[in-house]
Amino acid sequence: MSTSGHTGPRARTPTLRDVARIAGVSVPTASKALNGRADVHPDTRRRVQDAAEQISFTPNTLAQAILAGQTGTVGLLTNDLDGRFSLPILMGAEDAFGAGKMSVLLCDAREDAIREQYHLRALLSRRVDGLIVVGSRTDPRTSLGRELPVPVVYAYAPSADDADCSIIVDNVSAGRLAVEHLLGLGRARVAHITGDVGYSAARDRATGAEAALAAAGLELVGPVRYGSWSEAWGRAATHAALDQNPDLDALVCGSDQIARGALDTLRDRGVRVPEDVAVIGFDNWDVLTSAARPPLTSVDMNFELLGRVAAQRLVDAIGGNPAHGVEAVPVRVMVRGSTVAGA
Amino acid sequence: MSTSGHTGPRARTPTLRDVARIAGVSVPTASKALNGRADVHPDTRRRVQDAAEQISFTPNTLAQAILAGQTGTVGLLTNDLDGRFSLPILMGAEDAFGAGKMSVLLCDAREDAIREQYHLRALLSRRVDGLIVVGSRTDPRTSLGRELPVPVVYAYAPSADDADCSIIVDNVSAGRLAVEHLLGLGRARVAHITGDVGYSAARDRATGAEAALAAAGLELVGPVRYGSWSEAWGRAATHAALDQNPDLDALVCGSDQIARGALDTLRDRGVRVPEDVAVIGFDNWDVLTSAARPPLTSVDMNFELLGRVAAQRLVDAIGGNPAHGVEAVPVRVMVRGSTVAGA
DNA sequence: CTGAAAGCGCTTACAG
DNA sequence: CTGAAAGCGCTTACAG
Repeated sequence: MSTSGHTGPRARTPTLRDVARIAGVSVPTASKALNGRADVHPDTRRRVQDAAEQISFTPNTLAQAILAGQTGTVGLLTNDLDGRFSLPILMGAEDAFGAGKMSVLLCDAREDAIREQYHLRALLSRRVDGLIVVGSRTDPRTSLGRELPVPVVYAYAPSADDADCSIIVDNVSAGRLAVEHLLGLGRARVAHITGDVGYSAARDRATGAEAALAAAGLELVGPVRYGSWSEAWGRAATHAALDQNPDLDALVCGSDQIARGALDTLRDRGVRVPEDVAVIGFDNWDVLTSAARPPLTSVDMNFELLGRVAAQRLVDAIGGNPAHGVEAVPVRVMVRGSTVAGA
Repeated sequence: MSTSGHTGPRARTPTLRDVARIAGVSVPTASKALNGRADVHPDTRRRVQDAAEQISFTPNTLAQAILAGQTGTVGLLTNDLDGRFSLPILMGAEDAFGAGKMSVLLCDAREDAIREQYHLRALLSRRVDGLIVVGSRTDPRTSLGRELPVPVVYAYAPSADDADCSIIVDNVSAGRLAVEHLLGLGRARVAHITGDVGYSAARDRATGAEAALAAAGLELVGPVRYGSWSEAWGRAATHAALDQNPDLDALVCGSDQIARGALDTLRDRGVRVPEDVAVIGFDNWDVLTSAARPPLTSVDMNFELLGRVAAQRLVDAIGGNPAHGVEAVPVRVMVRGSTVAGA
């Protein structure tokens, strides 16, 4: 299937020396002319620029980087590229870096510590100016260590070492905001079904929800129903919650998937949403929220902002102003028809 | 919030000269020792290795790259990072490259030609050895041109220039396989509802479906119902299809989202799946297929394989064996309960 | 087996 | 204003 190239052997990439030769100047002069240094005669500069243009000269960033001691490259070490969380964080970071002319080297370690070390070495030997490490869970992860030659920012999964800089989503406050939204709508009999109790995201959201209720002198209706992050669990748990507490008027679901399952069960049982029961999810995952019947109110965890903040903190650290400790990014409730009719 | 670093000013990254000094040899000898060249005394090699270990020396890939004329870096230029398709392609490519010690520079152009040119220049000045361009639609896109200094492989969206190398999914054959699966189950009255007619993916799948029916002496029941790639359209179009052809026994849905909508409408109308009507989708998007009631049979477009193949073709091209023209990656039907009871 | 010399592509003082 | 000299970190012939 492969044939020989249609343009023959690839031409050598033009170098600054080529530009200088064509313009009839020395290499240093060509360098200064192209880099906008002051001490160059306007005519000379023009000639050099023309020559560069003519042969499509692109400066070799690697050579520049060796001299500058900075590569303008950062490493993005993710552990769950496939998952729901890494991607928007990565987009936010790519966006923030791109604007600042930083390039992003992407590696996916897939939750494998060996692979992570391998990628870490590859990134360091490529002399990245810094590193963002994206975890797939909100539970703390082991630090990459304090001896790294470049600054590191941990995103989503915080580092277990407080001396490191970590940017996380605030799940406690997410749980609180969800309940406050419901209370503001006059709901008072709130049940909570959520995912795997092994995830701090599940426990933290429950903590926030209970705190908001307590502040209003209320309690959850029924126990926190931990299970799995799936629609199937959302359906099953909703049946159980309704059987035990037929008078509940609001359901806080630990994820949009669980909420989709809840909506289906409510529909199957003829319970009106939001008139009889209001439903709210977490993550604001578009493909799930907008297609739901009715469209699903959800707490947006602001992953893209998280990515942008992480990128900004890394740029600050590279610039000599490192931050330490954990910083939480704010979340917000996206109101739709599952809590407010017609919204 | 930022405080001064806890380890003081960052130490200079150790260089080969440091290793040589500690080992008491010249820089060239240190280089040969570390690179496994033959003409080095075993004792010398050991001393150099120990020295390198001692100061955690990591060779500067940039300097090596300048000499080698190869950076071991490839650019991945995507246009729809957020979307359904780019990510698995990117994962497949990252996987294939990672194994071959290639690093991946990621850029997201977001369907903006200006931004694409900007990123292209940045990648070229970083001297990537090659480029994969990932589109967000299966429709052909304009070529980046034949004059690029490095090989390019187009993934998902093929280049409009046949001299370029493009790797695509085979939508016609996907449509055919979907219908053949249904015919094999004894269905004969197949309707088709799908997404935006402006997408070649929608038209190609319809073409394949009709071809498979024609080969069996059959025709689609009702017109191809083009609309949008959403659950809402899936619900609406299914109502329309059932109203017009109450005797249909199978529904080919242009995407998993459309299929989810179809399943909901069938359920609402009391039509049994798969007993009365079998339903099949496209994309095999896990979050949608496994949670469906019943779980959704879907054509897997093999995006990860597509990414791996694209990476392989790029490596071949970098190695001097470029391929030209369009190569399609095979697809496969993932059978679940929506076509085969209990599957 | 070892190291002085030359060089990759570039930039930064420093003479003229 | 311009260019010869020195150098970044590394490697590859080439003498010894």
